[in-house]
Parts: sequence; structure tokens; C-alpha cells
Amino acid sequence: MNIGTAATAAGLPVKTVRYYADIGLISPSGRTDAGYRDYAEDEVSKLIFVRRARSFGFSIDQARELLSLYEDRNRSSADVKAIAARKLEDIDAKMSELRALRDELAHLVDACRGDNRPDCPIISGFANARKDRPSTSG
Amino acid sequence: MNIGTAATAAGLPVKTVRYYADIGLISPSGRTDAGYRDYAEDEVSKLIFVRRARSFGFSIDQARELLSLYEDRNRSSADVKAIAARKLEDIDAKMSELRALRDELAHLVDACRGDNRPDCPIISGFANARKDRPSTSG
DNA sequence: ATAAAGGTTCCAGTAACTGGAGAGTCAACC
DNA sequence: GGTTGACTCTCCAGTTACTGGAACCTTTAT
Repeated sequence: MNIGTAATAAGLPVKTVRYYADIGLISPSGRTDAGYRDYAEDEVSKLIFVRRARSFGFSIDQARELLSLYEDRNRSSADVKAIAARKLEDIDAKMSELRALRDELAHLVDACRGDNRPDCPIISGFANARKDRPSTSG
Repeated sequence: MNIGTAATAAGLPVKTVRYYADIGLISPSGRTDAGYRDYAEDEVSKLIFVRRARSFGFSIDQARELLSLYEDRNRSSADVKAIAARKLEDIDAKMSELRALRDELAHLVDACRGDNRPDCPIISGFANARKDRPSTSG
């Protein structure tokens, strides 16, 4: 399929898909006679996966590492399992951070009456914000 | 408190905190005689909040909008509530995307035996990846 | 007094896109 | 078969959000 179709299917801008091909992250399986990039279903799945990973702050290099699980199907599965497990921890950490962010905002929405009364107690939502480690997962 | 203390408390690099001050996202309440930035607890809370927001792909401008809820305590709370509610939807969407990503990886970890058997069924994890909307929340 | 640690500004570089020019390709319609 | 319009190509410049480093100043500990 053409890049536009693949991009739409993956929920990414065409520009980004082309960029991912340029940097060798996800390359189309082939080209048409006219030189159009030709994407397979498989690659669309990878694009979706990368979009998700990226949208949670995983770097391109981390995404590449995650994708390598997919690519290097010949590496030992113990190896795969170890890498994936490590990433899972990263994701779980992100999960609880996201929940914290959500709670802060939910508190805000909840605490504000929605009428025109000013001085909405947002500050307490912030004040309750716990300090967590940054996601310097490498 | 000094920038280093604030940065550590917020889980951000000093450079980033300085950058946030430069672009007027979160400015320190004052300066010492020597010209050192002086941060209050309040600002550390904001830094934490922004760190979280950023780590989930919210742009600086979106973070600014979220912070404005905090800053503009005099705006009508109906207004505040509307903005926050919209952001909450964004976060909920991110939440389910993150869960999807997690599930894909968990499936992988689970399905791989952890022994040296190659050809770990990662592909199915990817193939199951559902297409979702990108987070073009604006 | 002096060294180490941490602060300042400024400027250049990086990561990951993003927009636009200029040109070729494809599907549809007259 | 010609034309229109949407889509694609490459290349290159610009943007966002940092990030590293130089050159210099301040604070703290010895």
C-alpha cells in the first residue's frame, strides 16, 4: 500500500512515516516502479506500535530497541523476555505517573463547582502532587 | 530554594528548569542578591506537574494551558472546568493507549518461554495492535 | 585563602519532526 | 488522448524542546 494509506492506518502524518523510513526505523518492504514506497500490513503494525511508544516519551532509540524484539526473531527468547520485561517496568512507571496526572486534573474538575464562583481550588491539586523519579529509562 | 534543589525535587534536569524559566513557563518567584533563581514550593509543584504532562506528549503550549488553570484563579470556574475536562479526555485517551502498549508487551513477555527457544511470537502482539486515533489533541 | 560545588549568561548542537518548493505519477473524467 | 487534482518523490530549511559547553561568578567547606 502507498505511504498515505499506511500513514492513515497507523494514525501518523505521512511526513513522519517518511522520516521513519529515512532514519531506518521502519522501512517499506519495497518500492513501486515509479519509486513509491510500498508498505505491508506488517509495517503498519510496527508504525502503530512506534506511534504508541513515542507518544509516551520513549525515544526513537528505545522504540528501535522495542522493534528489535520484533525484527530479531532469531535471538534467544530469554534475551527478548529480558528486554521486554525491562520496558514493561518503564511502562508501568509511566502508567502510575499518568494516573497521578489524571488524578490531579480530576480533582480539579471535581472540586470546581462549574458555576461562576471564582478561586477554584486548583492549588491543592498541585500541592498534593507527589515527587516521583523522572523517566530516565535507558 | 536554589535551582538545583528545585530541579531535584521536581525530578528534572537543572537545564530544563532554567529553560522553563527562560520561555516564561515557570518562573522563579525571585532572585537572590547574587542573581540566583529562587524557587518556592509552589513552583516545584508546577514543575512536577509540567514534567508529568510533558512526559505524556503534552506540548509546552498545552502544559502552559494546563498551568493557566492554576495561574488564573480568578477566571470563572466554569471556564476552568471546561478546559480541565477537555484535558482529562486527552489523558483518558492516552491512558487506554498506554494500556494497549503495555498489553502488547506483556503478551510478549508472557508468550516467550524464557528458554532459548527462538522465534518468539512477538509478531502476534503487533498484529493485534488496534488502530487508534493519534493524539492530535488541540 | 583556596578548592569544589553549584550558580549565571550565551551560544551552538541535537532529536524528532514539520513545512514548502519543485517535479514526477496515478486515477478519473471529458 | 489530454487535462485536472490528489498523491508521491527528494531535498532543504525551520521548529520545538531541550542539552552540552565555555567563560565567569557565588557559596560553602577546609
